[in-house]
Amino acid sequence: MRTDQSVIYAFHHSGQVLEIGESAKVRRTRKTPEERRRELLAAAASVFARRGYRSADVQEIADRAGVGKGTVYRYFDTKEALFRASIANQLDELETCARQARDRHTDPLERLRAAIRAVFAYFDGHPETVELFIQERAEFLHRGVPLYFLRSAMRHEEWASEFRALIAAGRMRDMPVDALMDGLGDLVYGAALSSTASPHRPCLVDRFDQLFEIYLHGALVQS
Amino acid sequence: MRTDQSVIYAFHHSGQVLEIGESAKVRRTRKTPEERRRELLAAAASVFARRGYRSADVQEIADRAGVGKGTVYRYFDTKEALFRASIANQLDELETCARQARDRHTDPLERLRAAIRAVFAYFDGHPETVELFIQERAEFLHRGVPLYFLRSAMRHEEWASEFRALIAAGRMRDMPVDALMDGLGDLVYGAALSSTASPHRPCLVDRFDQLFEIYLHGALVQS
Amino acid sequence: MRTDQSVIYAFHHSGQVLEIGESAKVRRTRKTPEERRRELLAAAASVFARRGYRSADVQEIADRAGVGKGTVYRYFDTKEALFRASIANQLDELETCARQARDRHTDPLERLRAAIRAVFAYFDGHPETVELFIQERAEFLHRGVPLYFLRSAMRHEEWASEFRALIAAGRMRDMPVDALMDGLGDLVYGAALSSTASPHRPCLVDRFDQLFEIYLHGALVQS
Amino acid sequence: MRTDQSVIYAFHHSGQVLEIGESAKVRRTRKTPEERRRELLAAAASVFARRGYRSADVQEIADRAGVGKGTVYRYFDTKEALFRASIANQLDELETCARQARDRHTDPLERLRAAIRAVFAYFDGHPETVELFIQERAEFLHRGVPLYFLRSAMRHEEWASEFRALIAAGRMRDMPVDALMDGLGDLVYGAALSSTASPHRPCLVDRFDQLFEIYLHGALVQS
DNA sequence: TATGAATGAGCATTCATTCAT
DNA sequence: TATGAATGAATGCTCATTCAT
Repeated sequence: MRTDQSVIYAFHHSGQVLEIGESAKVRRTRKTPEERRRELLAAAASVFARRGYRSADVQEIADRAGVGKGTVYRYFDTKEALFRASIANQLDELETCARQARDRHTDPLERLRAAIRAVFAYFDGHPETVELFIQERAEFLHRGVPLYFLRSAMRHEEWASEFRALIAAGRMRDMPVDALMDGLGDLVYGAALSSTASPHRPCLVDRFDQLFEIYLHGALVQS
Repeated sequence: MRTDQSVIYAFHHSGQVLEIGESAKVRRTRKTPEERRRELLAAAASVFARRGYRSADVQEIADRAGVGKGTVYRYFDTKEALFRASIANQLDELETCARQARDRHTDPLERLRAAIRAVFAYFDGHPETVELFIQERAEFLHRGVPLYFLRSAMRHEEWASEFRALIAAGRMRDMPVDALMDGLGDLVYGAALSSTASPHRPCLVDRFDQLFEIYLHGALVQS
Repeated sequence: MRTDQSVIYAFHHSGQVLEIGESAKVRRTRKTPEERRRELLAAAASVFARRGYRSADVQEIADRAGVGKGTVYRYFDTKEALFRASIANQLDELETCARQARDRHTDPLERLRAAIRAVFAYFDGHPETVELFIQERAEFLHRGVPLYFLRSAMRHEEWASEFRALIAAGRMRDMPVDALMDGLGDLVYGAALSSTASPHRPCLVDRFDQLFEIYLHGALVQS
Repeated sequence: MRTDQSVIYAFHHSGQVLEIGESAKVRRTRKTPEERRRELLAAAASVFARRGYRSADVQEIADRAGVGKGTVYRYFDTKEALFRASIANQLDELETCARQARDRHTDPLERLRAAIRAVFAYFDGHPETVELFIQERAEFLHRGVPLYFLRSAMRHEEWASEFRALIAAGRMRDMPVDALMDGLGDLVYGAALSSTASPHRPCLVDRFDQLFEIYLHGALVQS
């Protein structure tokens, strides 16, 4: 019987000004599909991150996006599709962010450092993104490779060439590129997932220098 | 009225031989609480890992353990309690395993290497354990620090002394112990969680040498 | 999969005519909230009265109201809320009925007589109302004063003035008003509850004259 | 997993003294079946009254009686049979109590007054008896006439003769005996059931004189 | 197109009853 | 005989999805 909540959300949604005396109902809004889609994805990311995929209520997402429940299903076939689109959206942003940071540099090692640092900063600024990755990993393993890993694979060549350049320049050790990349990938993934798990851990960027330092030079004293 | 499945499980439970034409109802069995508990935890771990915490049906756990659903609730107050007990059980095993491997060595670095290697081997042999950790991370964050991280914190001192010994011996770099430990922890956690995510990745022990090598000596050519 | 019953209820819902061979699935109907609410309360009263509060299955109420189970929960938060709303609804009707009968008279004694008679008649015509009162008394005592008695207390002043008028007129004995009212209340309550308990007892209105006569003039010969 | 409670109840049950060092387990007791039966009925009455028939847990009854659950079923076939036996037991006591009070008098009116007064006093002293009657009325109507009413009918002749004597003596009005008896019966039943419903009502014996006075002489001023 | 009322499969938990010990 | 571990039918409630308006 949730009929009364529309009032509460009326101002949440879209900052519409209601005329005096007008019933407290959101004016039928006409927005471009793209705009709607973006709002839905944002609402979904927030709710999925906060509640977890299973507990997230599509109704809450609809409320938060300021649309009816039916509209959600007009844009996304299922809750799962909405979730995946959310993830994909976050991954787009994350990749863009990393690439922009990288491309501000020319030195291969600085390119790598800048990219990883940007990823850490992104995670710090968007903790819900991390939650989304965990949720995907937890819920959708049996339905195929999670997008996080799929995208990782798609980026492989793009980054592998960076590593190869470093090896060719004699700066990085001559190990299999995959080993070097996966090692860094695991470190980043592990750091991200554990960052939000313990409440007292410092933010990721603050740990970045030490982590990257270990990755580059190791934990042991150089012999 | 789930009577049809009893045939399937008739041999699961207790090796009782049913005569032909006899009603396929499995005889009620009595076991020691410890045995029952162990069987329930094993069944729970398997089902939780396969379906995920939310999708796991207590009935399926009961079936798999060869007991009625009520018996599950006789041993564990709620589904959540059963899940947590499963996790705790796996963590016990994992820690025992790591300690045993460690204590076969005296050299601090070998102790560390052996422990991490044992953890990797354990994860390879018990992929459902990894799933359980992810499920816990995904579902129970809002209800307090997951047991995986809680236990990590409890083990902290035990392992910190190992790291301190390595630093004191001039073998490990003089960085904050937490940085060294967390770096390794993140690497292990990340490797474990991603190991079951991509189907084509080699098993963890096969990657161990390279990963640990990177952790110890870094990715860069020593300058 | 309760599909078999839909045939039975197909005509209940909305008079839709199903073609021969057509799937017996009843079309989804939309009604005004008031109408739905009324239908649900009627169905609930009937089922609660027949089965008792605890044994009543919300599914059966939904079936009888020609809606899905979820719709029941759309209108009432819990089974208990539905039950209480049922009771309140019946009490509303009962009170209206008694007041209307009372207000057709001016003489205070006739007003009282007419009201009680109307209550008896209502109970005869709505035996499920009596059951509801008993169920409430039996199940909800520990959760506060049952609505039946709460409403009784709320009506107190309204009726106390009638009794005071009778005493002031020298017609009713100068006893504490509460004693007179509670005596009548107990008689009515006892008569109602026992009326449906023994199958061979005459209906309440048929007993009314004698009961009210005893209440007014007593069982003894006047001295 | 209620294994630990036996300690708590060990002293409840039977005041057994546990030897020092002896495991805190109730010594296997050997009691006469009659004794057991009585204890079970007492425990049942208490629990049924407190929780209501449906919510009452047979386990709690067993605990309170200091026996295993299985033993309850050794004495009574079903929960319902136990409940009925409880009721019957209470009715026996109540009837005995009323008869004893009655038989201390010879004057028919005093006999009646004493009996009803004794019933009121019994209800005041045994509020759980009243609850039991309500529970029976609420739960078992559809399975036949409740014992309360059945016993009432069985006592009919015994009391009808008292009323007839009063009429023959010209003291009671020449109305159908059933009307006089049922009127009193309804008054008593109604008073009993409502007595425990409103927390602020005085006890029944305190109301007895006024109620019986109304029954005998009516609410109106004698004309 | 947008809505939100309606739907019903799904699932955790309880507890009367049984039965192996 | 006495026990309490084991059982599984029963049921309130949720929420993704549909569809009448």
